[in-house]
Amino acid sequence: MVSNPHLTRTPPLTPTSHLVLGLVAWRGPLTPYELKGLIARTVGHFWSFPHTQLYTEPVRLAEAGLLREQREQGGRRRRRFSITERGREALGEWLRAPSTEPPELRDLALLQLFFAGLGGADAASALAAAQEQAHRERLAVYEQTEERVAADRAERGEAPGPTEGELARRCRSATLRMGFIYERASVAFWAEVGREVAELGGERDLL
Amino acid sequence: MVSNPHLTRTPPLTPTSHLVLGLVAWRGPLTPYELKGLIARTVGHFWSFPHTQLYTEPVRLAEAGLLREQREQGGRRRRRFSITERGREALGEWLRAPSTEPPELRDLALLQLFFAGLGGADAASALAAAQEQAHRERLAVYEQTEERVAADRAERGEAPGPTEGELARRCRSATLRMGFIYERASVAFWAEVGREVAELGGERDLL
DNA sequence: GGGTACATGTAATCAGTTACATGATTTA
DNA sequence: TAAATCATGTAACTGATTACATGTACCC
Repeated sequence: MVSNPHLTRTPPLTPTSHLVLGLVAWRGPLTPYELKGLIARTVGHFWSFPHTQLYTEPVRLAEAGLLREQREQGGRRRRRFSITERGREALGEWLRAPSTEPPELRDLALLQLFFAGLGGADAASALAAAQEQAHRERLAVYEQTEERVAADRAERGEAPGPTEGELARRCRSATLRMGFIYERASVAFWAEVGREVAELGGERDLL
Repeated sequence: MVSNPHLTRTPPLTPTSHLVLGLVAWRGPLTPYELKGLIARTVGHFWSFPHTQLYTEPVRLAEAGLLREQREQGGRRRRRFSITERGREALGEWLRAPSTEPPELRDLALLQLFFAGLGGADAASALAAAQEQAHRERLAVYEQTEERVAADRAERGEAPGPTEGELARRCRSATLRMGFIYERASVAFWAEVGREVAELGGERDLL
């Protein structure tokens, strides 16, 4: 594969790009389908998207010279992508430039809550109940995830693996911890909202 | 304004649509610029977007018959949008169908943290420090917002206003409360991550 | 009277989503 | 062997973003 002058400049990379790049750097060569599964088991709960992007994004990255595509011969002729030196560099640069993006709490339910007064007490109350329930469920999912991670680790005999340090494991598990914190806080928050609304009795809607 | 058969079916509405619809329903006729300011002072901190959408989205909604456009005569010829009966209905429907969308914590910094192990301890440490600081700052902003809201209310003599009940005010202030909860939790989280990383000493990067 | 901050838009682009479609494996 | 389910994609569409551009009012 000769270096192509058109590809020497890295095009603007999106969060999705970095996510894919990071996963391939971490786990080695992956097919789109493997990426899909990996995401579902790891970052999927705080950063997910349709699987189709996992077919298009690696291709884009390969065109930019950050991934390399190896097509399987025979069988399903899967496309398997591995990271290139330039890909590693790009990932390193991204990691060395901490995001300054304001981390918005883009939660549709919160938006509905903001306007819930216009819809009457019943709607507000239903919203709070549904959200409390939903957050409880996600909390349960996180608990399962935690157990699975622990089990996986025990199974592999606690061996850290040569290419990976304690730091990496801690960082990944921290993201899961944040999930717990957020879900617990949300359960408490929506429960409180529910109580507050109930207290006010059945105010009519204004629409 | 005759009813146009092409407009009788409501097209799929996005979160942005509902946001605009809700603001107009709440505050009465608004220009795009007023919308911009209003958003900055209210939902902007958990749901923001470029101002250009506040020029295009109301037009879309007007085409769908959910808003009505009144063009100022003379001067700046501003477009001022008010809600129609159908708009109210659409908003009501939305409020009566609590969102089931999984509220993802789409935070770029969290994504960086997930991969931070690949970038070495220094990068991870810088990330944690930057995030802790950023969240502290947002906490301060929320405190100001709270003060301003309280001041506004005191100024208007505590009068609830005829068109609005206690419920609506509580719902809006609850969204701000969630902001507080989230920011406080984030400050604690990133501080903890910082400590953890420091503890591990300077692990080298793997890229 | 010229600078600068506020105000108001248009146009092009594209990442991300939705819809569709089909091949390969497993299972009943 | 029929029917699920898993796996793998393509193509079209469009909401959201980026880049650009101009007008208005105030202030030094």
